[in-house]
Amino acid sequence: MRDVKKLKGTLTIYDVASQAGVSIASVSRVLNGQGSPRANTRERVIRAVQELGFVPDGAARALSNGLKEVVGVVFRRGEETHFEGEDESLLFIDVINRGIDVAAQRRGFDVLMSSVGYTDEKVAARIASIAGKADGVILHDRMLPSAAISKLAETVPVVTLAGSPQKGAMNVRCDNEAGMRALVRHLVKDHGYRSLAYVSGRSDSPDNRSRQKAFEQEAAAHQATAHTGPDWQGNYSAAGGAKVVEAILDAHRKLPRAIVCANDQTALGVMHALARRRINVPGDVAVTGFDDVPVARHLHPPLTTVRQPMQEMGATAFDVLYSRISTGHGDADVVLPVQLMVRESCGCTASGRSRA
Amino acid sequence: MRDVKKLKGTLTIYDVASQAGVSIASVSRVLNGQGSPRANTRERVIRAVQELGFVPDGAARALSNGLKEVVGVVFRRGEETHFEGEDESLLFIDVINRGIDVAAQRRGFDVLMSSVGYTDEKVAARIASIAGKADGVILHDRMLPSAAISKLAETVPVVTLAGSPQKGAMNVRCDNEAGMRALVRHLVKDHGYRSLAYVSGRSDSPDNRSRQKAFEQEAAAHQATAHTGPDWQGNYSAAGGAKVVEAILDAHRKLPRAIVCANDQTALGVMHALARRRINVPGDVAVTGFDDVPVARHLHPPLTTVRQPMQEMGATAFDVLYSRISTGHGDADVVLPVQLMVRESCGCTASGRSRA
DNA sequence: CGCTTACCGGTAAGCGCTTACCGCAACGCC
DNA sequence: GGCGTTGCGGTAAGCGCTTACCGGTAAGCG
Repeated sequence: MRDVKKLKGTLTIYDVASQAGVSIASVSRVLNGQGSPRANTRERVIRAVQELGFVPDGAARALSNGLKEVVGVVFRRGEETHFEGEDESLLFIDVINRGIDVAAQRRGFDVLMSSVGYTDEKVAARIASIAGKADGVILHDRMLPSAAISKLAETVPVVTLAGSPQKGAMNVRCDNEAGMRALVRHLVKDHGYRSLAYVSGRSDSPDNRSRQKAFEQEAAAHQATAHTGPDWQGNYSAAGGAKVVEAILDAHRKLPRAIVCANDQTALGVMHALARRRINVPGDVAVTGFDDVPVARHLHPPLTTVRQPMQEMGATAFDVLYSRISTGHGDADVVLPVQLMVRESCGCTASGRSRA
Repeated sequence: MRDVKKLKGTLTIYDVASQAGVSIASVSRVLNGQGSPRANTRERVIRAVQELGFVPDGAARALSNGLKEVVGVVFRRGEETHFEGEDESLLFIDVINRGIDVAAQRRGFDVLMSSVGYTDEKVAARIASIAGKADGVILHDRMLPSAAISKLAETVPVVTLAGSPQKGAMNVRCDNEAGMRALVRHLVKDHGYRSLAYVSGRSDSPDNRSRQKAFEQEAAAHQATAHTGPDWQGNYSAAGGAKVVEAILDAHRKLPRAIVCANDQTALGVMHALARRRINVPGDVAVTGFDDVPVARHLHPPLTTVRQPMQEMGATAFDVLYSRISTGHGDADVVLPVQLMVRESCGCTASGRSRA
């Protein structure tokens, strides 16, 4: 009821205490629901808080009880060549981040988001900065070399997404092998395609490596020809996918019957390049993706792909991190199931499957 | 060189100091580039930091020097009925947030993102939580009643986006009036449409109100019929836009020659509803949006709309907040210019404008 | 060669909060 | 009515860091 603010000075728990005529301990207890304050005390505190508009300082709380209730999320935001539709949609990372956000809110945590550019070489510094401000960190694919991840994990809980587990860090990924095998099997056995190519993602990505390996093994298991290698090197972007196709076409080389892409964005680029050359999908060449980003089903033709449970991956990443933060340990490696989404770009028709 | 970690205890500046054989003050000075430490001292500190993998605690720093280097961003994430294309694209808010992120990184700040659901009534609590963990807060449109904003602004620097300035808070918005006027003028004078409707956004949105007002005034100024009111009440979502059109059609009422929507998402829904009823856009009815979200130019026909400099709005919001945080004051109300984007949904053709 | 000046680096206080610990009041029992 | 018990509420320590302040050493100068 006195002066409602010691003009300009930060409002602290002491101000609330004197306004309410109680001690700071009581204020803290009321605010945190600890102990059993007398009704009278509680009311006076609550009233004082409201009158003053007091908001407790998160930094002081964090310092005092060793919990910031913040998780850091670091990811790469492409500033590569723009490509129609690519930079305009919620992609893989966005959906995962939303999953993290939702799971974090359930626990009263907030999310410190930080994107770094592909060209940014101060990544380690950024991550360290985030780590200092959070109780744990979630790193998307290919943020740091594995040695650096292990090192970081000694200092702060770390969950990597779509990587392979590193010493000390936890990891959440999906079952790339099973998904790719199912996809290739569908292409070879259901459609009878004998020659397939794999347009890869970034070569330093664990996801890409396991997809490629599964692709090769499954193709071999069914005696189908598998094209891979430098000519089919993409980079997870639509532009990368388009470039691969154009290079093949420019060299007047023959396309395989089906092009399996490392992810949906690559498939998007491949389909664009094909359309520009008037090559029919799936009539002439079948195309498939991986991820099942939201736009995949709205492409023409709708993209056959492997669905990763993206939002669930984000939520799981948070949950694993949270249990590590609160209990001291969590699963080291979580693998989530994937699901083959058969649509039309593989040669199936809208109404039921069929051969091309 | 001794034990690289006092197993499980948090690594502190004291550990680094003893490892380097200097005092904690020296460690701090080296880490922050203060003072002029002897080269020898500096090296030893740096080495110790690297060996230990030390990351200073952000909470302690923040508490000590009164700066968290974090800004909070709070926005609503729709969990309304899904609508094709709506929940899959980077919309207004996403683009603004990206602008905030970019601007924040320039200053070494990180962004604490928090989305709340439309149905969530604990908004004030969430915002308070965020406010406690940040040096300032950016609130998207319609997050809090204006009294609450003013109250909050007494405690922590606040920037509202797309609102109208509140006592104590700062605000960044775009020139809704000019944009809407230019749009209506184009529709009436260039195309000669005599009857227009305005499908509104949420009625509690300041942006919506000023757009509607400008719409009515400009229509009146040109003696065009302006339809507004309950029948034309939308809610900024595609589903809302579609519902309005369907209700009109179901009642067998006549549509105006042009439908001006409160935002692009609404226009998206309107165009979908029209397409479903086989009504030609822009032949039978012209449709326009507001915002120029990335997908707008890829609709069929491409959407004529008013571009808000979304990324710049985000960056400006941060900059205003930052100068307030660091210097103690900032602009109270920033208005950014908009630009009329004439595409085809108004009746213009791809090559040059023309009357419908 | 001794004293002043300069500068590096250490000690300690304090940022706002939580909480262990303790004092004290009120109540109940014998 | 005296003493034990219960439990609310206050005092103070401490979380990890920055920095004011000061002491000590080395360099500069007379």
